[in-house]
Amino acid sequence: MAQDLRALLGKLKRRLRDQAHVGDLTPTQVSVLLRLEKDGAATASTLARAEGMRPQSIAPVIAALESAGLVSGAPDPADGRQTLLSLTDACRKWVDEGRAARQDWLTRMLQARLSPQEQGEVGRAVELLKRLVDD
Amino acid sequence: MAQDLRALLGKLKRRLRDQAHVGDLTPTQVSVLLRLEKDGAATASTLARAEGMRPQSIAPVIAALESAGLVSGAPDPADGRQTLLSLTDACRKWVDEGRAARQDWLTRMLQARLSPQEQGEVGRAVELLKRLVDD
DNA sequence: CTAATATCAGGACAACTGATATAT
DNA sequence: CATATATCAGTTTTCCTGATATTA
Repeated sequence: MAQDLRALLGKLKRRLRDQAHVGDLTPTQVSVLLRLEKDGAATASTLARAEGMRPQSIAPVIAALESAGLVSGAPDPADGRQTLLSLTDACRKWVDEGRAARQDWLTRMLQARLSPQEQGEVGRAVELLKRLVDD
Repeated sequence: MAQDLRALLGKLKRRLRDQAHVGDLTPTQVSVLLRLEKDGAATASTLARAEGMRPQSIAPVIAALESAGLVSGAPDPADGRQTLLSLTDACRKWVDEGRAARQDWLTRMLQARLSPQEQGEVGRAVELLKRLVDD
């Protein structure tokens, strides 16, 4: 089963890249947005640690989200080294209106090809697997 | 939920790369092995189509599996352009003995961190998602 | 001749490691 | 001075596109 999951992983990743069109976000970008929404503002280094990445690796991710107008950074008044990142109002509005979801290939596929009950099963499995990667 | 799945995908991919040690296989390599085991011998082009990749992209994957002694290629007697790939006896033995599974980080994590019932749920979700990527 | 297979060469991307500047 | 943050530069991996030789 682990092998099936591995195989699925590779194919899913390729499909996501192939089907991606402008406006779609990479898995890492989505993960960062979800974390900012859940935990509030954070610095680049904090986000990198939470994602299991190096600070140097998350910089381009942040840059992409900033240029898309989804997050914005402001210097931390208490610590001049840090830049506090937070979701923009435009991003919250974008998510609330569901436009983010409608533009997403994966979301469309999940809704079109799986019954609501099956979607629930996948959702539970995602929660279980999150426990593994979050250590 | 699609966003959660996307986020999980990125993190799982990073974890797999970080935890990989010699002997572990990449997701694509595993996928190719599974397909050869299920459908029997095939050519590189056939495998590439099945995986949703270009023939040029699968060549290094095959080369890695060949140098690991897991698959072997023989010229197709009926069509001089093709090379028929099949699992080696060593590979079948390796899988049968469970050594493949024991060396795999993901397998160990699934067994250690999820109950048998939870493993079943994940397995079912994998089957559902396979329908999406296989089109 | 056209189509399919394989392969060579170069490129894009997302992560990595190492080194450096700056602020605490 | 020691630590933490951010960033610059170069490397690796895995896939891609384009072009070419060979065989059916």
